[in-house]
Amino acid sequence: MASTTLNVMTTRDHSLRADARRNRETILDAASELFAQRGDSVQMDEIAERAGLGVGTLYRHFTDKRALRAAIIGRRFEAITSLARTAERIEDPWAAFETLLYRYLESAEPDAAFRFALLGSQEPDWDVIDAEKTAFAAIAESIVQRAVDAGRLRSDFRASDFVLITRGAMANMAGAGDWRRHLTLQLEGIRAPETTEE
Amino acid sequence: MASTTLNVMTTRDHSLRADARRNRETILDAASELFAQRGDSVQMDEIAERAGLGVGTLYRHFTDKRALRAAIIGRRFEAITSLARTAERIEDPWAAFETLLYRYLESAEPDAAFRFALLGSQEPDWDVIDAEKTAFAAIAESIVQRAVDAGRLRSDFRASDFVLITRGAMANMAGAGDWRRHLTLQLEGIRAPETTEE
DNA sequence: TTAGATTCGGAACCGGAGTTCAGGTTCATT
DNA sequence: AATGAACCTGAACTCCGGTTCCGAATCTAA
Repeated sequence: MASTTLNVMTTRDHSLRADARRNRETILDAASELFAQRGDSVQMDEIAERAGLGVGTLYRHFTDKRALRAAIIGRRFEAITSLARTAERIEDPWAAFETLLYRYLESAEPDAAFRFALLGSQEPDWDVIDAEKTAFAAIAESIVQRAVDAGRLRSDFRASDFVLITRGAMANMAGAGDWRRHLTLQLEGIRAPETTEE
Repeated sequence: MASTTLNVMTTRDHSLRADARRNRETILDAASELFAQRGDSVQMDEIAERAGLGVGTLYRHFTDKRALRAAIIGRRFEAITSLARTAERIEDPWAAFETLLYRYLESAEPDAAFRFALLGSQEPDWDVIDAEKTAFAAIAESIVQRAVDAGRLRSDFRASDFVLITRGAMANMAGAGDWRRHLTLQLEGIRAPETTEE
């Protein structure tokens, strides 16, 4: 029946009309910024306005508010995964670990939506995110393991502890909390004994 | 003009009709339980039902949903302050500190509303709470100071660090997070050097 | 250039949750 | 026991924000 175009509908592909593809990006950008600043409390209308589009258009590209948020958080996760890959390439095990930790937290700092998603106040579309999350977890796991094997992290340090530390720091990003200070304290409790260095 | 009763209206006083006073408590109890379980997402109707009263009655006793929540969180704060006073009486500085930490977190664990209030996702009526909060802070401050002076806490430990630790642990109370493990790790990073004990 | 499909716009719609209010009911005083 | 004030009830109201929907605008293929 379809004699002309017969392209597959990859979720975010190129089979969109030029303007549609452009608008999709615009929406994503606008939403990213707003969600980052104020978390889930932003309204669809605001996003539309900021993007210079009508609300209807948002719904043409994303079925839901949830879907939109999920798309954005997924995006952030991709960034974080790639960041983890970079950290993985650092030779020194401790440096790799510390870098991962800082880069991870630094990218979470300006993104309220992302933080809320991880701190679990709300439950986004985990399904959509779980994939990315798993990818990240694998890399983090390997970096952690390397630091443990090298005797830089206390031997009983598990990957799940990375989450504990991380969530702890993020909880101190709002308001007056000084998460860097907090992280410093935590690192002290995590390092392997023996080596007493600054 | 008023020949009969001329009693002052102390906020939560005894100038209420017997049933009213009773109902007020019922409401507070019902709300406490529900807010604790599900945070701010509980609805006024639910609270009313659980209390076996009409919604209107809730509004007779509390102007707002916020006011109701604030009253409850305030209550929890009172409990915590008294708990702190108890910890203060412990002679050993470190034991006092550790006890404060554990008792504090243990009482936060089952109370989602309280945790959310402290983690700042939402802003309750701080005014109402600030008072209690300050009282608690004073006591905590003294306990911390004592532990530092006794050389059990790292010398640069400030009272604000108590908040960091505390918020960190609370962030790991939801879902699968193991806050006790997290606290253990944190304590390791907080203890004064020297003493290398298990 | 034109047709037709795709996309956009944004007022209207809708459901949910907090809040009100016009009676009925209960308590406390005389 | 009676009276009036204090209190309670819950259906109805209001507001708010996500979602829908269809005519208008835009793009692309022929």
